[in-house]
Amino acid sequence: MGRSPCCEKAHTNKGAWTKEEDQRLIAHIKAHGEGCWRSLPKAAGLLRCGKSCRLRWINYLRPDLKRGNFTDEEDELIIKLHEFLGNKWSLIAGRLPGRTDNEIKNYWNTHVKRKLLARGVDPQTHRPLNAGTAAVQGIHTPSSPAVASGASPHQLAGGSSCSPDASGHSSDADDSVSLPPSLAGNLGVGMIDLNLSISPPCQPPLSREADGVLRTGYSEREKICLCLNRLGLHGGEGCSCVGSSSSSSLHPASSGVLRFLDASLFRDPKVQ
DNA sequence: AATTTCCGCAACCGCCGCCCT
DNA sequence: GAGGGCGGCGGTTGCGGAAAT
Repeated sequence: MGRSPCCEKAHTNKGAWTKEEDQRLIAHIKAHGEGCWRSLPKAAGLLRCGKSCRLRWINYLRPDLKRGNFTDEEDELIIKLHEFLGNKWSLIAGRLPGRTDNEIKNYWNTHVKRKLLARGVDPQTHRPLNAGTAAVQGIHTPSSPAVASGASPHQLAGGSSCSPDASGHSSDADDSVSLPPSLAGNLGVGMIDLNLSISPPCQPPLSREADGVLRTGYSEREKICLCLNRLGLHGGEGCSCVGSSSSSSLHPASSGVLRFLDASLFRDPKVQ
């Protein structure tokens, strides 16, 4: 019954890797490249499961890995990406060069979760923990931009001044996009109205600055630029805010950010 | 100084989806 | 179209070191 094990467990080592095993694995991959993980252990003279070799290489031995602490920038990027992608660690890792899914997953569970809880934000839903108040009102202050404060995409869309009507629904059907069910499920919402167009179809908010003067427009941190650069993607495509917009590969039914989210965020980043 | 508890990280496990036959 | 093989992913576990008692 069931699937046969990926390798003969009786004859494989488990647990921490030794230096010698690492060297063998590195030498083999340098000579033959990645791939064929199932046959690699035998070819490399390792008493390890192929999966174990793959994991060791990807998470620890790869030469392009970035070691050391996560920067604040990476922190925020992870939070934003998690807000939209949920626990899709591999997708998130694809946007953070030199970081692995395992590393990000661990970092999330040990640091970011705590950080968000300290901010009063539910790390799973990205909604304020006392969701009955701030979430409904829609947090929108220069010192705590909606995304950073943990507002969900739903709040971003419906709670902002961008909503053309009181219900928060856009009258333009093209701007309303359903997330894939799995993603929507992760975010704890159903239909999400992500009216996050970059070219603003709406008035920027009126806000009082620290000096007490009322100004219109978005502060630097409030610009919810989900373009490639902010999300750690490469190529600069599909973002009007950088002047170059090549959206040929993007979903025709969506616009602005949503085009980008649809076409790029849910595409395997490793496939360029 | 010894012991216990906590924390972070590497590694494992099982499931899923893609691809090939 | 069905079934099997394989790679990849996400959740979980367990070990080792740090901090607390």
